Parts: sequence; structure tokens; C-alpha cells
Amino acid sequence: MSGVDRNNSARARARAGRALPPKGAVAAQPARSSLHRSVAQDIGARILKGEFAPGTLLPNEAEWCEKFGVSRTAVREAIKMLMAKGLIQSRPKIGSRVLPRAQWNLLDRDVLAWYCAAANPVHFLIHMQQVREILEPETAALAAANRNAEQMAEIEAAFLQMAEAKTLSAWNYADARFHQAILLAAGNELLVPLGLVIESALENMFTYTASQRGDIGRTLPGHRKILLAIRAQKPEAARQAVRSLLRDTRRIVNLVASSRTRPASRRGRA
Amino acid sequence: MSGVDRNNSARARARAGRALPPKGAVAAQPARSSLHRSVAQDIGARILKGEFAPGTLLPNEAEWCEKFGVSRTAVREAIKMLMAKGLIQSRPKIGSRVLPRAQWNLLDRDVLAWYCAAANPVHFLIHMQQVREILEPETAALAAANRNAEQMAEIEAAFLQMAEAKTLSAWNYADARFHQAILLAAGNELLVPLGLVIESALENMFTYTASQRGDIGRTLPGHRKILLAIRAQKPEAARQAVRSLLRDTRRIVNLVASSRTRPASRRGRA
DNA sequence: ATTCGGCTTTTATCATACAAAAAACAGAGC
DNA sequence: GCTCTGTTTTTTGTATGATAAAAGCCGAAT
Repeated sequence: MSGVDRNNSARARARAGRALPPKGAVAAQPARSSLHRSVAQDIGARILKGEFAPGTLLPNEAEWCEKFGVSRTAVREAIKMLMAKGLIQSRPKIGSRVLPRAQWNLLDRDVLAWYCAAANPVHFLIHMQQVREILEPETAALAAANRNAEQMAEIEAAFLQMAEAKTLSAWNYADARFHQAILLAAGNELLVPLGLVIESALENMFTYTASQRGDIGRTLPGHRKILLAIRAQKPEAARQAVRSLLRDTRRIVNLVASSRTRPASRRGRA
Repeated sequence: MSGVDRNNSARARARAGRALPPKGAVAAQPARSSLHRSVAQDIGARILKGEFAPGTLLPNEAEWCEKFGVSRTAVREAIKMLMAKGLIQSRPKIGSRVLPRAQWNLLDRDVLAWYCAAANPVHFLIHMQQVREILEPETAALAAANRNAEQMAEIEAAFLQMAEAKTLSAWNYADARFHQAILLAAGNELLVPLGLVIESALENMFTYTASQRGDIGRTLPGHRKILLAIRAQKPEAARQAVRSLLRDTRRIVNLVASSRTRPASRRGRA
């Protein structure tokens, strides 16, 4: 039942991540643990799992208190967080009602994480791929058009880091940095959070992602093409370079999808 | 100071809106007022206004209590909402620190509203237009490819409502419904919240938007083309139809932008 | 000088009490 | 019998006060 772990791992994490990373924190630290956060986590995940359908009433605060063994304060603060994410709405005498899916802030990091843990991962991956195919080519094109020297330098630095990556996690980190740099270079503040959310979701999905050990460096030439196009300030070339890279990704997504939807085939690993 | 209207309209709304509106509630009801919400509103708006830069510490809870004349409970619940939106992070002994902009959940309805109230509206409008030009053609194309009969019916119903609209607000409502219907027909759950956020932001910006009285019906032919393309299940035609409509919008955005950036020209109205 | 331990500030959590909203119910008036 | 109205009750909203835990600060001891 919803293990709210209160062990000492939190302390260690806290000590480690004090100084902010150099420039753009690629991976946001995983938000320190606390009671209300755990409770919100649990309830939010349950909602996304469909345990409480939109329109239904959640158990009242007292019941949650009992269920989690925490005070009303903690439960209420958790509820407030879920309200802030558009998952629920609560009113006196009524209780907390799950809002229609359309109002859920699916583009919130947490909500997206719960969703992608709950939903059919193949569906999720396919939809994600669609969004990437819409956004990323245009983002790169904008970057090619609008980049300044400093932004270009960051893109190149990230590329170098990718080229030098030896481990899977190093490669993923550098890859994320590369994409974020392009995002920033596009010069559209609204695109930035969108891209970040996508990356954060891909991170969650990474067991399904093409990030296998053999993939390190395989897509490096593709990334180089993007880099060159942006450096040369050729939007159309950048667009095409990204599309070409995404075609590769799509191939893999389709592969995963077909191996998952046909239960007869073996899935490779547990 | 943050007028919290508490009149009896809420009761009427409550009674009327028990049964959910036909299919997709076009405009989410404006989230009932409450103390913690007002406080969150105020603090959030201030952060977006730049009154508290990223990295700085907010006043502690006690000070907020005093400033707003509310209890610590209310302040804390407000803080929790802002935490949920990625604006701040708080820790014992430290206080609440404003997170770097990259972590702000700018795609949250509230945050976007605060942002677009605080930022340079012209910049905002231009960026928004860019995002629309990226997303909407592809959304329509997907809708043309994936729509089912029911979704098509909703699109047509919305279009009829637009055609019959006499007042500005009726037209805006129907327009929003039209776009939402297309969004849903695209069949990608990740695109839906994105589109909704954009519409909600456009609603906020609507003084700068092309929604002048004379515009009622002017773009109706353009919308009809979109409708026909989706009905005929021709993605490329849908894409082009949306692009053509957006060219019109962009013309107006540029007009607003140039009249705003050159302070010499007169702005039409206060 | 360095390290260890208490001091202090601030949030985190708990407990309790009361206010307010709104549904449900009961009773008066017709 | 029906409706309208006032009361009751349930649930969240807000206030208050107390205690716990985190983490910077500072002084003392080695």
C-alpha cells in the first residue's frame, strides 16, 4: 500500500546536489522528498492510472489521512498540488472531484511521468514521436535562423560531449544538452518548456527508447548534419537534417510497437 | 487588492452545470475563488513579473501572512501550488527560492496567464504565433487523416455555430470549439493540452487579438476550407488551409507589433 | 586550524477548533 | 400532496499553536 518511504536516502541526495551545474541544468534534480509530495505522488499516479475516473469523487481528506497515516495538513497540501496541476477540483461539502481529462495539465513533468507510467507505453511512444516530428524540425529551423554566437558555441560543446561519450548515461546527458541548446537557440520562450517536457518524458520511457549501448555514436553523423546546418544558418537544411534523424527514431518506435502488439513474438528482455 | 468576488452567481452556475456540457466543455469555469488561490495568484504573478528573480529567496511564510493578513495555512497551501507549477522550491531553514526559468511550467494555464500579463505582449504574441504556425497545420493534417465520424460531426457543429454567431463573444466561443474539435480529432493526447493552453492564452491576449467586431465572419471562408479538407480526409489540403488562415493572423500580429514598437504611431485606442 | 556540537531560523508536520458552503432533510403553509 | 423554507449535517476552508527536522552559523575544544 503506497509505501511512503522515509529512509535516509533523501539526506544523501540533498547533500550531493547543492551547487548548481555550470550553465543550463540539463537534468533537474528530482525534487526532494517530503510527506505531502509522496502523498500527491501516490494520489496523482492513481488518478492517471484510472483508479479514479474523471467526474468521480475522491475519498475525503479524513480517509486519506487514515490510509496514509498522515495528518490532514499533509493530505491537504498534496491535494493543493494536484489542484494546481489541473487534476482535481475540490469544494466544501462536495469533496475533491477528478476533472475531465481535457483539463489535466498533461504537459506538467509530474503528470506526464504518471501518465507514461500508467498508459500503454506503445501508444505513448507513438504520440510522443508524432509531437517530436511536428516540433523538432521547426525548432531546428528557427535555431538556424535566429541563433547567436553564444548559443552556437553551446550547441557545439554539447555535440563534442556527445562525440566523446563512452557510457550510455554520458551519451544521454550530452544528447539532452544538445537538444536543449537548439531549443534555446530557437529564441522562442514558449518552445523551451515544451521541449524540456518531451525530453523529461523520453527519459522516463528510456527502457523503450533506442538508447541501447550499441546506439552510442550511431546517430552522431545525423547530429552533425544538424549542427552544420544551424552553424551555416540554413533553416531548410536544418529541418531536413532533423527529419532524417527522426526517421531513424520512428523506425525504432515502429519496431518496438510491432513487437509489443504482437504478443506472439518475444520481447527480447524482461 | 485581488478582488475576491463572492456573489451568488456561483450557485446558479453550480445548479446549471451539474450535467456536463454536451461533449467538451469549451471554456473551463474560472476556478472558484478561495484564499489560498488568491494568495498563489498574487505571488505567482509577482514572480512572473520579475519582482522576484530566479535564484532569489521569497519572503518567509510569516511575512506573507502579515502582508496578506491571512493564516500560515493559507500561505503554505499557496506556496504548495506554486511548487507544483515549478516556480519555486522550498526547504527548511532556507525558505522558498525561485527556480530557474527553465523549470517553470510555462505551459500551465495559470503560469501562462501570469506570464502573458507580465511580459511584453508583442513578444508574447509573436512567439505564440510561431508556435501556432508550427502546430496547427500539422494538427489539422492529423485530424484529416485520423478523424472519425463523431469527431467530424463536432467539427461541423462548431463551424455552424461560428457561422451563426452574431456577437463577438459567441464567435470567439464557437471558434475555440472549432479548434478544440480539430485537436481532439487529431487523436493525439499530447497535442490536446497544448492546444488548450494556446487557446487559453489567446483568450487572455484578446485585446491584442484580431477579434474585432468587424472580424466576425471574415475568416469564415478560411475555416470552411479547413472543414472541407478534414471532411475529405485530405491531410495536405488541411495543412495548406490552416497555413493560409494563419497567414492572415500573422499579418495582423505584424500590424500590432509594428504599431507598438514604433511609439510615434498612434495606437488606435487606449 | 579544524572539527564537533549546540543555537537559531525556517519550513514540515501534527493536532484541534471553528467557519463556510452546499446538499439533504424536515416541517410549515398552501 | 406539493412547494417553499429553514435547519441539519457533511466536507472542505481557514486559523492557531505546538513540535520536529533541516541546515546554516558560531563558538568551543582539541
